[in-house]
Amino acid sequence: MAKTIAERADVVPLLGEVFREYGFDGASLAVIGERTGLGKGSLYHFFPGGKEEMAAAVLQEIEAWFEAEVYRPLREAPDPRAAIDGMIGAVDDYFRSGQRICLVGAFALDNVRDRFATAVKGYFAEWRAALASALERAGSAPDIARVLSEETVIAIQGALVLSRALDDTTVFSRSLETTRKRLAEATNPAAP
Amino acid sequence: MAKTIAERADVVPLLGEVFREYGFDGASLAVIGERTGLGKGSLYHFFPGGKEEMAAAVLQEIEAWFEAEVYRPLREAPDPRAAIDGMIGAVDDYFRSGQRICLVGAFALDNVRDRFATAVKGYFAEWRAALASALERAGSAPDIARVLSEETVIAIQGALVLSRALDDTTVFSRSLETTRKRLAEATNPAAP
DNA sequence: GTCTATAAAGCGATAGAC
DNA sequence: GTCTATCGCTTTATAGAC
Repeated sequence: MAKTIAERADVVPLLGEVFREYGFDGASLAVIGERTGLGKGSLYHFFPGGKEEMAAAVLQEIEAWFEAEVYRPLREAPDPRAAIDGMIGAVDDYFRSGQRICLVGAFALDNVRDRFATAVKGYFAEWRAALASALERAGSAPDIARVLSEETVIAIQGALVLSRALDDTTVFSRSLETTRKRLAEATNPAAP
Repeated sequence: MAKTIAERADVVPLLGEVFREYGFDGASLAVIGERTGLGKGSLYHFFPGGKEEMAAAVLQEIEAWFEAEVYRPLREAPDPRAAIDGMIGAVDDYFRSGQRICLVGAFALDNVRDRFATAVKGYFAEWRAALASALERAGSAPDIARVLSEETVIAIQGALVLSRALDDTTVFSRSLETTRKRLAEATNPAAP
């Protein structure tokens, strides 16, 4: 529990949780300082650009995580069907079965969207493209793969919204399971 | 263009658009005053509870609109299939083919969710229940109706998120059309 | 009912000691 | 690298004139 000399990389995940919980505007430097255990001096030492740079760092970390754990396997793993199944598992873990919101999706609906438009757009565009790639490699026709990948991303984001709105994580679990089956059927030569 | 003596009812829709555009935290009284053309004195005259009361009024108006235009027809219209088709049209109009976000969904992901939890929950719960009712009346089995209504609300919310994130309204249109077909198939005795 | 003036608090950001 | 003190600005909300 060495309190001394924090590293920027250690702070970013904490920032992510604060932004998730309070939103960008709601995450005041007071709250951020409380949750990270750092004073304003330290925070501005790591992030000279202030809150905007903090949020950008969080988005970059999220992007990197999804690239390594989701997008790349979807694009490159030898078994695309296993990669798709892995994606479902990763999503379920990452969003804690619906208890954790998608910060990128929340930003998309927020007034800060324009400020982080590139990162937000990239996150979803890459996700959709990587999943479409996996579906094609698993045997789906290109147009089917395109539609199905888009519907999958939509279903995940919508399930996070509804799950949180109704305060019911079973909504997310149910939706994700339906999505999993739909993807499995589309990549399985055997009919339902 | 009578500028004098505004009515509370005239102000609420304007407030809705401001909250959509700026979010709850981002909608400062300065911006609200600008967009409504009212000074702080007038705003606090209509809404003694300040921003919180303004947002509550907006949510109530949204709820009333959906109750009259969507939920009640789904529950009570003589032809449930026509009501479901009407819902799709109403949703497409209301969200301007994806250009307009769902304020209730945005609140669900925001830090203000807890403050408006009852309204947010009610909005989605009623939507899901009303659609399930229409599906049942149109011949769907109860469990199918329950699942399909939930998936429909999820798809609409997810499509709004993705459409806005990618800045591409065709995402919303495409998703809504797919949803329409899925609902039609589920209520049509003839196979696809 | 509408306005301006003002209060009181909180905000992001900076400066400088250590 | 971390802290505290402080600046300047914006915020919500109120008071009181008209």
